[in-house]
Order: sequence, then C-alpha cells, then structure tokens
Amino acid sequence: MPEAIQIRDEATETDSLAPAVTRAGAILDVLADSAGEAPGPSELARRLGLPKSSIANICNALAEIGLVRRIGTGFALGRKLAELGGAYLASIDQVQEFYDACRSLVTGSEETVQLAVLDDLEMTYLARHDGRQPVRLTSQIGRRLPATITATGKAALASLPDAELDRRLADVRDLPAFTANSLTTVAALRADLELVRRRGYAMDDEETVEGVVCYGVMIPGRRPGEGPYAASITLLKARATEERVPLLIDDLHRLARRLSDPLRVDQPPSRDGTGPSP
Amino acid sequence: MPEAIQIRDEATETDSLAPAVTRAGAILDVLADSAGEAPGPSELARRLGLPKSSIANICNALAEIGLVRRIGTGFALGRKLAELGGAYLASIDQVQEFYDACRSLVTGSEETVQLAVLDDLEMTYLARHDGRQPVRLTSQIGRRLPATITATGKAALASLPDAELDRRLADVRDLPAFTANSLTTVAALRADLELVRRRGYAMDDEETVEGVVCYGVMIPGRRPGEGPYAASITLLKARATEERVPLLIDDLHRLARRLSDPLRVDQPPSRDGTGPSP
DNA sequence: GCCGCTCGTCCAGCATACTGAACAGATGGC
DNA sequence: GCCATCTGTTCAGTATGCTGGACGAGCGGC
Repeated sequence: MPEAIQIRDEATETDSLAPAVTRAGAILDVLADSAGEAPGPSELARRLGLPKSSIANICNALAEIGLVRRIGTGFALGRKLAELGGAYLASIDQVQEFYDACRSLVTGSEETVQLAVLDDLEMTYLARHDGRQPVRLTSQIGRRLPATITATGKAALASLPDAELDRRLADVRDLPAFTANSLTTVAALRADLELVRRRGYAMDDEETVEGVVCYGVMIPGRRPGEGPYAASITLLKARATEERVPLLIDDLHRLARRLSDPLRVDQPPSRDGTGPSP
Repeated sequence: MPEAIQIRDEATETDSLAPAVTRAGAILDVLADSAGEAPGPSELARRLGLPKSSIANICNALAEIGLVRRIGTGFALGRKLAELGGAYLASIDQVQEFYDACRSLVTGSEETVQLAVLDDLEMTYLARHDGRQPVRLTSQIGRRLPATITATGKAALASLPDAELDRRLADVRDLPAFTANSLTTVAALRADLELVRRRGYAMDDEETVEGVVCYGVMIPGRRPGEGPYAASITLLKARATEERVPLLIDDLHRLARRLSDPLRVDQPPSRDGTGPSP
C-alpha cells in the first residue's frame, strides 16, 4: 500500500541544534497517539518520515532513561513519564491548592471541578476534583481540548489582551467542532468572548459533549510567561437549574480568588486549611 | 564556593548512540528535583558536569517540544509532561480498571487505595483512590518510594522468582530507612518476603510513615516484560482493628483478581460496569 | 559610577552522531 | 518447504552536532 506512506512532514524540523531531542519529542507524540500498538523502529520511521536507524538509536536512548519501555520488539511510553508528569504538576502551586480549595466549596464540591492551562489555542487539563455525581464524562489529567469550545478555554482566551488574541486567531479559518453547538467561526467566538468579559465567567453550552454544560473562570498565572489558567465546573444540563447555577458561579469566583494570590485571601492562620474534619 | 561543584558523575554516560537524548533525560531529572528554582544553562551544566553550550542547545530543543518551559532565563518542567504522563497512565489497562474497581469495594472504598508498579527496587505510584478519610498522607501520582519499606513494594518483590530477587539484591548493603520500623538489612527483608509469600499479602507496619500502616497485594502484569504491579490500602494504625483488617485484605484480593485478568472475572454483561448508580 | 563577577549566547574546528545500504532472523502465503 | 517480505540490527563514511573559548549584557559591592 504505497499510498499509506503519509510522511508526517513535521514542518517544524527547522533544523534544531539538537535534532535528536526534537525527534525524540516527535517519537513520544506518536507513541502517545498509538496506545496499545507498540510500534517498532520501522513503523515509527515510516510515520515520521525519518531514517530507520536514527529512530532506533533514539529509541534505545529513550528506553535507557525510562521515557519509553520496550514491549517485545516495539516501544511504548515509559513509567518515567508518570514521574516527570507528577513532578510537573507538583511544581504548579495552583494545582496543589486546587484540591484543598475544591473540598471547601459550598455547592461546587459535589460537582466535577477541573483546572486547566491555556497553550496557544488548546487547554491542557491539570487537575480534577470528582464530585459525588456518577458522571464519568470528565477528561483525564493531561488531556488536551480545543480552547474554543470549552468553558476553561473561553475563560482563558477572554483574559488575553486583544493584540495577543488577534495574533493567535490570525491564520485560523475554521474552529474544531465536537457537537452541533460548537462555535465554528472566529466571529462567533469573538462575540462569545466579549460576553465572557462582561459577565465574568464563560459557559460551554453543550459545545464539547451533548447534554453537558460547563462554567469556567480565569485564574491568572503567578509567574510571568505562564499562560493563563482556568477552572470549570461540569454538570449534566438537567442539573443546571436556575437556583444551582448562580451558586456554582459564586464558588468558581471564590476558587479563582483563592488560587490567584494566596496572600490576598483570607486563610486560616494555622498551617493547614483542609476545612472541616471531625 | 568551590566545594559546591559536586559533579554528578552520571556514571551511566556509557556513550549512548544518541547522547543528546541521554543528556536530555538527565536534565529532566535535575529539573524534577529542583522545583521552583528554574536553573539556567550554567547551573545545569555545573550540576551535570557537562559543557554549557551543549546543555543550552538541548534545553532549547526541549523547550520547543514543550517538555520544559522557560521561566525568565531558566528552565522548568513543561506541560507536555502532563500530557505524556496522562497518556502513559491511560495506556495501562490496570490503571483504568483500578478506579472503577475501587469504588465497588465493600470496605476498602472508604480508605485510601493505591496502585504502583515495581522498577528495580523502587515503586512508582500510578493511581490513587481517595476514601472518605481525611488522611492527606498519601503520596502523589508519579512519586517513587523504596520497595523495601512499602506494602506495595514488598508484595511485588515477593512475587519475583528467587533468582531475580537475588540479582536485584546482589550489590545492596543497607536499605533506605524512613522510620525506626523500616527494614534495614537484606536478611530482615528476605524473612519478611517469605512471610508475605506464605500469608498472601504484605504489610507495612509504620515502616514508611509513623502511625500509618499499609496492606498490599501483588497484581501480575499482562504483557511480558511488564514489572509486577501491586495495590495497597493505607490507613492510620488506630483504624487497623482486628475486625476491619481481614475485610480489607479480602477487598485487596478481590481487587487483585479483577485487575489480573478481566476475562476470568465475573463482570456485568452490559458494556459499562460502573456499579450501582441511580 | 566603576569594577568584577556571572550570566546566556555566539562562532569556528574537530570529533562524532547520523545516514543509507546491506545483513540475518522471523513471519506468512501460495 | 520455499520464497517473498517484513522485521530489527550492524557497519563504514561523511555531513554535522558538539565543544571550548570569546563576546556582550546584567547585577551586586567595596
């Protein structure tokens, strides 16, 4: 099947000064997409359009440091990624406080609350608080979703300066759509972002999953250069009643205030603020 | 301060065929250990005993693929690690089933249950079920702990063939100790492992944290070459009563049976077995 | 405000990691 | 049982990534 040789042009191969590292990143991306496949050097070389022996050398080095593991003759993601991923999450103060803060939310503690960070036009989900609801529709930690159809994403995008927003939307024509409600045009997105700015929170009205709504607020980064964060509450549309939603919005703003700047918020003078416990 | 130049000899620099990748792994390790520091190329070069310009090139490549991010002029772990770490965890069937299985445990669902994988003589924690207990002493996902003082580790070690066990303990003199109860000699460990084999479960009796006990059972890997997994239940020693512990052990064995081989276990004929829900 | 320190970046030359083809083993099909 | 085709691995030659030193910028201090 000669047509299957779809060389992933990998346009960003703008000769880096450490090509082996750049290629290692491409290999990890491919392995992340092909779960349960364990592709070997040949398969990887075909998908990436790179020399086979080069791939083999890099894979062996990756296996030695634990970033990938050998499955028979092929490769899969390795356990050091769990270690480093955990270390990355632990290095973000907002993630640490998120878990404690969620538990003390009045209404929101029963729902699914998530924390994500904006990266270009995508959100990476960093933390999740599982409420009592049996909804299993929440995305796993580390998952990426388009910012344009999620409450977290729209809350984060709305916080950007207009110039920065223009830059990111410059060469974008169609937005990715997951449901019939997904915003598909830049114009519709801009109008929605303006609404977000005015009312102070974002809403995903069945734009990601049918029957599910999300409310989101922005959380600023603490260090310069850190993309804006955002928190959201996810619930079945049937549960989003006129009396519950305002309470959830309040909880989100409370959460955002606490995660924004720990010094400015009322916090217990004691060393530990895990809330009420017997 | 000339004495601070502690070159991390990094003995395993047995010239790999892709040295840039091996060094990238070393850089990630250093960054994982130095949270909130954001060391620059010079600092990294000093700690690793490697040329400064080489480190700078590799760091730039790592930043381009998102494995590290720039903090001012220095570097820290990047958000792609959360993505890849999540993908790694999602690729392990046991992790997926662990979360569902824990919720249906009779007694154990109220306690802290963890899943870990053995790697040489250390355990990497992959998943955690938070019970109702307010104990905050559980380790985060991705954390590594010595196998010799944890219930998960001893359960996993006890499952190894004697020859393999001998190999791993060959050049080990003193075991790492966290508390006064930690096993410190290979002889004491071997005796404990024999006990684990006879009674079918492992116990960490305040060997990791004072006042906290753990019970652990082994969970075999499904694919060849996968290190053994193990599940554990953590609780305050005061809660480990004579009536609760046998129930918890039963739950652990149930959990192990379900995670061992999904085909051999009674499972609902429907597509989804998330247990009782209204 | 000047100096000494250390930072991150740049550049030329050499050693070396990458390339491409040939190799041997495993596998499936007519 | 044989061939065709795949796999992963090996090897020599060369392009090229790595090295060490030099450069300019940014601080902190007697």
